[in-house]
Amino acid sequence: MVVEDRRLAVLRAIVEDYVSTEEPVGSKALVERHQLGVSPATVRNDMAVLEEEGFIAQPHTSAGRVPTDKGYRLFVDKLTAVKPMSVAERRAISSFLDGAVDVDDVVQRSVRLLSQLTRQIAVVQYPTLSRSTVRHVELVALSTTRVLAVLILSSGRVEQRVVELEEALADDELFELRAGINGAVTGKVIAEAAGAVTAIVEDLRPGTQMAGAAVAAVLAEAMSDHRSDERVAVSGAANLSRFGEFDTNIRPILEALEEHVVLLKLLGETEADGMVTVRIGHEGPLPRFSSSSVVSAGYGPGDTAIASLGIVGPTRMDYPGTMASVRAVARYVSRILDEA
Amino acid sequence: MVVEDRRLAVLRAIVEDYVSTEEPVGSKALVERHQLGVSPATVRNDMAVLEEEGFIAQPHTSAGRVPTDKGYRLFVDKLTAVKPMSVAERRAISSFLDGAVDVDDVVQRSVRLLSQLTRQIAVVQYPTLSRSTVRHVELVALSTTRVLAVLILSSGRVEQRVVELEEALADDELFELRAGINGAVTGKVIAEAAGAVTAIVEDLRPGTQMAGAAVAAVLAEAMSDHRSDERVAVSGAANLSRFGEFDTNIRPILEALEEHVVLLKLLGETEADGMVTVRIGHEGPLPRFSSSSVVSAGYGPGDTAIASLGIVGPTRMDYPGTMASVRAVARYVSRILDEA
DNA sequence: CCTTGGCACTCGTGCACAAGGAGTGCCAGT
DNA sequence: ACTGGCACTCCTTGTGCACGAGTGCCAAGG
Repeated sequence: MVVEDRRLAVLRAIVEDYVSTEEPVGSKALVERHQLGVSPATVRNDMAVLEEEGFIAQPHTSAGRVPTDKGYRLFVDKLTAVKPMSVAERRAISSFLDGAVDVDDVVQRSVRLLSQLTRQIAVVQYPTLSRSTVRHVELVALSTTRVLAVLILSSGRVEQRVVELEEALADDELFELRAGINGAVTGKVIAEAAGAVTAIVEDLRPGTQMAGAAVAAVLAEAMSDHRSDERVAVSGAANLSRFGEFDTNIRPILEALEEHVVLLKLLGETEADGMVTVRIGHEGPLPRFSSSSVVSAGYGPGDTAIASLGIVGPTRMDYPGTMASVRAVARYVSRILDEA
Repeated sequence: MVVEDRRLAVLRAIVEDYVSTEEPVGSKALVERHQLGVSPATVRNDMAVLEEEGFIAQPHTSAGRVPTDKGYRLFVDKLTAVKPMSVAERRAISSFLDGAVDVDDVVQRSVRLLSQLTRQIAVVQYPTLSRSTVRHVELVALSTTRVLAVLILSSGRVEQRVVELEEALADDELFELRAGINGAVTGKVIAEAAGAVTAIVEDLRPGTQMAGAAVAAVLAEAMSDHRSDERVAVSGAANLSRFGEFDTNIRPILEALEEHVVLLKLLGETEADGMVTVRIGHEGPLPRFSSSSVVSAGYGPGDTAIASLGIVGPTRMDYPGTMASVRAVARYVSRILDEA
């Protein structure tokens, strides 16, 4: 089976060379740059087998070989371990992220950091609303008929809405309403909280009831509003110009980067915390990205992944290095959320 | 002086043709597509004069002419009026923006709308913190030693900070503190408010004083923090691929789009509300954008421009149409901020 | 059975060169 | 002041050809 091993070594060498040179790699160049201990002719035979099995392909007759999606898949699964980060890199990550002042800032710094580390396009999903709990609800009278409702969540996120009332509301009524709502929802997951807040309104004094209903409706809407679930931050679009036009036109990619819903679909569901997911070429959900790969990981306080982050780049990318960066950033962000 | 008039007509025709065809325009094509009433030879003479005066140039001998920055400048200043928007366009704008739920949403919708209308890269600055007044300060006890300070501004913006206290703070003390601070700062411009909040702390009871100082410090920091001044939203990067690579590589442009400070510099100071500013090529502050033009306008509630919005595109752009779109969106956004 | 050197073949790339065409500048005539 | 004509420039496009990288296959050797 030593021949089988060498064949895999050849595949690994092809992937590595192709990633660094961006050019189809031939048998001769291969034996020169790697210590394979065999002649080009032997490598050619191996290549023929690898091509038969679908791991590599040639763009046209008499050109070098290029890894296929299947080839990259094998490479990622079997032929590589996640590279450990250097001390300098670790220090860079922590010093970059430690200065963050709030959750939004953490996300924005992370996405920037990630795009710089990997030199790819970084995507970070904002912490998901639906999996957080309610920490507090604050009601502020803007005028007698307008109330600002502020919803503070365990993730540190703050949502606010202005409520228009049909009748004026006195300060003590507002106070009562605030106390009632907070008693009902504090600590609840927002899905439950939305129901709880409508339920409590019925117990209110008649004078407060109208206002209560209005506030309840707005809060329920804010809670069930999944708009915030769809927020993502993107960075590193400039790296697009590095990949020789990505292989086709960059137009659809640039467009997709502004469609945050699309990006969320790309990131996809994440596995348990600490795992890095790699989707190569056609493995992803979007045909538009069939020549791109996505490397992603979940993050969140504790062991629960409440959101995803990752990068998207050409299938021809440095998988080991990229996976290491994504994992490291996901862990750091998780730790920061733990502390907060 | 009728010859002088025709010469300007020739310049206008050159600009219009070049904008629509993206190719240097020759004398023959010009007389065919516009009713100039003269022969190509005459046009050639006019072109020679225009070139002499620096309004047009030829990429190389025996090629057609292309407007220079100076040519575009003359075109914008003298040869065009802002096109009125069609009814359909007006309706599209209002229906697109009317669904916004808060200030951030208005900004995000505007930037998207603007990039779609103009098919250029749109940039919208978030309403500036420093020119807004304080509407309310809310303090929420997260625990006995942690307080969430929420700062609500006239622009509708909400800033929040978590304050760590050294000593526990009772509810009534918090209440007193909240009342004191609000009394001092409500209605003030944030620059003044920052001073006012530190001043009031000295009048507090000893028990509240420590906590008051901590809260004051954090609020003052939030108020003087100009980070928010630098926030901008960007949209339409995909349009970059329309301009045939922008004339050079798109790399620096893509990079600049993520440097929000750079974009703010690009937008520059805006004139009084309702005016549209056009900076053509080298007129702008950044050499990197010397082959781009910026069309911008101020917006804000009332007549005061508290922020800018605009687009950046190649110098070869449809100025009349773009100026109309920018102006229309700026006005609509201003109106919405008026109502809020 | 695996490996190796040799050899013919394929096919993309780079280059030189010619043909074509768009556009200009200038000049002389009206 | 305008126009037609003409020579000139120079970019663009297409063609042919030599070159070289890389392959596939085969026969010989371990």
